[in-house]
Amino acid sequence: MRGQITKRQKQLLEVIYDFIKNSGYPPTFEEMRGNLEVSSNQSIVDLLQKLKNGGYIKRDEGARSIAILPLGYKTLDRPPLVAFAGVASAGPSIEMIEMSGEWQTISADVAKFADQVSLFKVFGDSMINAGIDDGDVVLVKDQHEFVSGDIVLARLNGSESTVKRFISEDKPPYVYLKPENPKYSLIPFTDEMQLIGKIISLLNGSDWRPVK
Amino acid sequence: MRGQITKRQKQLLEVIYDFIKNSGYPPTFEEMRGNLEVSSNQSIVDLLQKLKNGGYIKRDEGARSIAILPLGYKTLDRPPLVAFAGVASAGPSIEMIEMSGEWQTISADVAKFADQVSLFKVFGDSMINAGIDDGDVVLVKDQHEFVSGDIVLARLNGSESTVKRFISEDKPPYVYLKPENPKYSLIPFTDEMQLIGKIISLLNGSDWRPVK
DNA sequence: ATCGCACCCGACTATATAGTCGGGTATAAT
DNA sequence: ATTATACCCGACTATATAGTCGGGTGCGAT
Repeated sequence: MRGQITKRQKQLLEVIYDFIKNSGYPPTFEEMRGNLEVSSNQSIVDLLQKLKNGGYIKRDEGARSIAILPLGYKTLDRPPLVAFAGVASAGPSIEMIEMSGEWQTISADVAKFADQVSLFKVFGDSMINAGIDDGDVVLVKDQHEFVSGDIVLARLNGSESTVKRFISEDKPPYVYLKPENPKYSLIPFTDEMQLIGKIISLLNGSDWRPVK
Repeated sequence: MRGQITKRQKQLLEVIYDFIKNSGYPPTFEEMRGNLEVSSNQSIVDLLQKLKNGGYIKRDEGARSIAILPLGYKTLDRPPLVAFAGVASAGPSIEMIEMSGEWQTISADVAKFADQVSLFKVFGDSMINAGIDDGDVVLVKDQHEFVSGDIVLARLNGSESTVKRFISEDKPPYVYLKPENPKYSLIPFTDEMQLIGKIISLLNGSDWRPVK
């Protein structure tokens, strides 16, 4: 049998996982102690050692250098992907290679996504000319940077959000959100507004398709 | 103008981003100093302060408590998604709400994916009965846990990988990979093999569809 | 000219943080 | 009965790490 893990070890693994998810960085011993309701560092040391031996986490020297490995059943270093795109085999088995030029052509704008993605359901008809209909579900990738023309999920204020095309240009109104339906008007970008992510794919009924 | 960021600040942001991506946890001052080729902590303190003010990162008390915020143009806390699924509006603008029962029905197996996803191209016909054809592109979600029946991207050894159905059952051979084509035979799971992720979606030509 | 700003230096300090030490308990297997 | 294993305690130590202090440089704006 593989993947032996006790209840307590699993609890700690979940605590670490949740902590990283919420805060963006790993917990300290103290925080782990608090969550597991133990008072001794030794408990954490023991459990971490087991998790490491089991291949669930990796640890380096220094404070908070815990990372959860991307597997549970059996662990490994990340496979040698190129920009998170690679080649896998559904035949008897073929070696992994770098992505080809052809591949990049197929879906250059989806090939590079990584990190966080989320699904959202869209209501309304303001993006109908971009192929996004009322009730469609979109795949949103959290991003750091946007370019003019991206279709984005934007937050208008604390409680409202919307899907629109993001435009940034040299003439007024410079930066704004543009509906893809002549019925609606532009929304100038204000300090209250925030871009959440880029829409990279679309689920209509049960069909997925890329979004331009 | 918004999103003011100097060259040096951007360099540091990239250093932090890369470090987290590679190691899974944030860098120390020392590591940042090394990457920026400066010798003084003050430089890092200054730059971090600017990045924080600009909304590019968040910082908490304690060692290595840096996290990159999921935006570049203007920053915000993560929107209040429920299990990374929510509701956005493409109409004039509607408030966000929790996901509905109907939504869960639509795509329960895709709704919960988060974290790392990658695209792979599949060669061969061993999964043809599961609807995965030669040349298809699959969306792979890195996972911690797998259940019997999942279609997975598995690594067979250091250089070979494959897409198969993962089976774990009470009778021999207990744990194995199962091709979805009678032409091919089962692959018993060995210590050398590792599960990388679960196939959650499929791009055939330009159509996306979920994978069962 | 001199002010502010972005950025940097080198030595120092405070403390957060991981880890050690020497134990203990409970349970299950041999 | 004895051993092994998982888990735990409380006090202690070593040091990694962030941050301070008191400066300095170069550059563009007023």
